[in-house]
Amino acid sequence: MAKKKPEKKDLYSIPIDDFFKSAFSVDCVIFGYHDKELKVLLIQRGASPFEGDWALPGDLVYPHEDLDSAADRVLMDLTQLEDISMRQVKSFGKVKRHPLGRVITVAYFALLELQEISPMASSWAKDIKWHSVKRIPKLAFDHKEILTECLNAMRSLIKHEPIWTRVLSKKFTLTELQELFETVLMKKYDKGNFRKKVSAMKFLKRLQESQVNVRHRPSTLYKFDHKTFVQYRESGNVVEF
Amino acid sequence: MAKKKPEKKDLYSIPIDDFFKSAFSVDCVIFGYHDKELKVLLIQRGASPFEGDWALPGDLVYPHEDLDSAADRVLMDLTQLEDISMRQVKSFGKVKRHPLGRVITVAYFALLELQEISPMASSWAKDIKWHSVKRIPKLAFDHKEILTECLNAMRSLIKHEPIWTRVLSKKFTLTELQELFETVLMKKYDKGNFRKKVSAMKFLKRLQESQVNVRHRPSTLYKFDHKTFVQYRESGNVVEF
DNA sequence: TCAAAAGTGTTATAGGTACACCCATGT
DNA sequence: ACATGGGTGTACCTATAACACTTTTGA
Repeated sequence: MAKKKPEKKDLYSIPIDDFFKSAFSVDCVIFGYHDKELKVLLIQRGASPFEGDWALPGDLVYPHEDLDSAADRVLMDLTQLEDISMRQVKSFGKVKRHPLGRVITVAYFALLELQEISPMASSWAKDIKWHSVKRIPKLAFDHKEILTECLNAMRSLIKHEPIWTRVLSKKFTLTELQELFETVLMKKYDKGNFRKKVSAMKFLKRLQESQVNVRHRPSTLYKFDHKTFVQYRESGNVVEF
Repeated sequence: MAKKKPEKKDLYSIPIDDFFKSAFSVDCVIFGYHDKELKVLLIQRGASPFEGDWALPGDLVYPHEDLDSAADRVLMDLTQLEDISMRQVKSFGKVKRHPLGRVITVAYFALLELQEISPMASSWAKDIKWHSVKRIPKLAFDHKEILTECLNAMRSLIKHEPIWTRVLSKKFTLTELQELFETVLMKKYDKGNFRKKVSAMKFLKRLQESQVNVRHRPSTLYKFDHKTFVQYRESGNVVEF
């Protein structure tokens, strides 16, 4: 409940005392997919508050750093991946969400191929681990809520935007693609219908190559063509998986 | 580009100097609909920076105020409407977006019936006016970008969420509903098909009343039933206009 | 009886769902 | 030859789009 508002002030006349305890941070929900499993990267806090608890990786935004850059930096520190942009989801700004002061946080997510994380990337954390989204431990702060919202946002977005291209190898089979969507969206697709729909997407290029050394009929490989994708949408097509 | 990051620090050990010039604000995109016109409420700034320019109404978030409450407060100050929640869209945090210091802003929108705004509600603004979304003047800060993003977000949301219920009278005709969607989404609906689709939405209750004193066949009135709407969706139905 | 907008019905097409069946490979 | 997953085809059903037509009111 806001109390009766004080006189309006311009930014430069606001008493600094009112804000000196406030800051903004980014929190990153880094999803990793591999072999029909969706995981999320969590750190175990090495310092107060919530020492020992699991939490989303995040950091304060530095004074001369863009908001989006801060999220990308956190991702970089953890994964060494330089060329990925995190997606902003929403901001969380309850007064009491951080016990040590006023911190508004902006939540971001990315979806990656699951891989080993170099442990030294986080000297400020006791531990860092992939956790299945089906078994999330108790989290520090309001990070459970943040994770839930980011998971929902990612699930909505993946149907329409190619945020999944990082997850599969450059060349992939349609079954791998189907399994990815089945895992992330927690639903089953009919094989024939999925293939029919996906074949109509011009930006999924069928290659001349096939799998080798599999003990069943080898599957044709496909790749995602970004240029065609852009054209496809500029022509007014909507993508929906 | 973030420079090489300094040693990680916990919140309480961060030098206050680094942050004393930073603050967070909310900016509100208040859409008003009336008679096939979509407008947005803008203020003319009465103080530096950008004095004289048009801008989105907004304010800094007070230290003991939730983020969402701040947006609702700004709306309240301008419109006297107490029972409306603004919808968060996204945050804007480029380093240079505010000339007087580091200010990260969180954008919100609401969609209302267009009405007269009491002018004294904004002593800090020279002027306050509804502007057609088709004729937006040059705006201060990055408010043009914020407005565009909020307009897109509102257009996406209105197809699936009943954010339009405030816009029409409690009792409305299907033609009024159709015109609202045609205006906001800038597209035409076929009358017959629109009515067929909308009649399948159980939460739109047909009343026994009709229009009176119209020089054509009087239209049946409908109302939106929130309780039925909730049930409708809990049963797994998706709403799409 | 006319204008204006409400309201209904008909048909064609596209897209989705369910399901059956054949194909190519390694063992 | 058979197990395993790849790959294709068909029949049905539902949602949408385009369009024509009838109805009810005030003037």
